[in-house]
Amino acid sequence: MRMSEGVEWGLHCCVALGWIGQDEVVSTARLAAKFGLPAAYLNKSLQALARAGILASSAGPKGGFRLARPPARITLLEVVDAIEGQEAAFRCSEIRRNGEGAAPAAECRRPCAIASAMRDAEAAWRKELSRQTIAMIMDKAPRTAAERTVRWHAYA
Amino acid sequence: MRMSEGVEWGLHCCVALGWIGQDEVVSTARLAAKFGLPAAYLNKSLQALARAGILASSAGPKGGFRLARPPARITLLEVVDAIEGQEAAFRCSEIRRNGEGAAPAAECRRPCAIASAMRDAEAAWRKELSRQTIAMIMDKAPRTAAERTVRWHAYA
DNA sequence: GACCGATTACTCGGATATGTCGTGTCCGAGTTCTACCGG
DNA sequence: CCGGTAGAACTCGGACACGACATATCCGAGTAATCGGTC
Repeated sequence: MRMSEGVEWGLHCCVALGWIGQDEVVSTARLAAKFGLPAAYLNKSLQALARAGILASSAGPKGGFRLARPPARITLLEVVDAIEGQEAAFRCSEIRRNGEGAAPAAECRRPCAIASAMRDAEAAWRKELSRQTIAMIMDKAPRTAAERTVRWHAYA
Repeated sequence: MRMSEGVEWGLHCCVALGWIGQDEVVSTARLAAKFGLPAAYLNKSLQALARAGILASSAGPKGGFRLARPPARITLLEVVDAIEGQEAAFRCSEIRRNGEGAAPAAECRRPCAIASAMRDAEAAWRKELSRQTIAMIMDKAPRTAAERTVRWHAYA
């Protein structure tokens, strides 16, 4: 079970955009340069965030991305779902209905106990992610990191 | 983020082995037939469970797998870790240290706030998984399923 | 000097190759059961 | 009839192909700033 690297990139970009300010616009190329990432691929993740309504995009010269909402209103769960997709990590393929030991249909009215347990665990994970917002990350990070990011943007 | 299908297979096999009894031995081929799975590949997952000390394997005719411990002492987390591997889904690649906006080493003494948040979420997931045991799943499942499994094993 | 228009350069956005890991399959080492042979 | 032994069949275990998804890249459509020309 491996999470896409784009999630880490997307989160760092959201935090940086939060520090820079919701009204300022930063291009993919510039964000990629800041973190030493491949620009064309980072663009893919930022697109996903834009589609999810987390980022707002503008084209043309002086175009780029900005936060579509205040950082306090963006949860980590939203970012993860936007990039990873919303489907659960554990997918019950209902093998209890297959093979020699196949369960009769009546027995399968109730969801599989295994699937329920796995779903509960993922729910706990998602709940924890939904408690944390981009704003909280901005607060927890060192003040120097925020200041450096703002300076870096000003020297564009 | 997608979990290996082997996790579902391994969990179902553990529950079935729990119902059948810790002293009874069932071969990979038979378990595969019960769930309609490819035997050779299922064997791979069962091997992983054996390496982790969850299952005990025996070779030769009348050989196969059995639970190495009472079902109440096997958590879902152990099964998931045995098959999926223990490394976290989110892996921080420390991109804050790269590119134009690279953070100085002193600033990186503390772990990345993003990585911490993601780690906390995964911890909640793992904690929830460690609360559930194979025995609990056995209890939650329909009694008819347990009985059918026992009968199926007896008619070997 | 101010306004308008064409041009240009830069942006996002999606369609296109490549690498890695999960999926699936195969064959070999080891062990136990069985059948046969000898006592 | 009983014990020992050789054989055979069945098991796990790990090494070997295939396919799907994440990774990485490229090019095109669109837009806004800019430069030049005209009023």
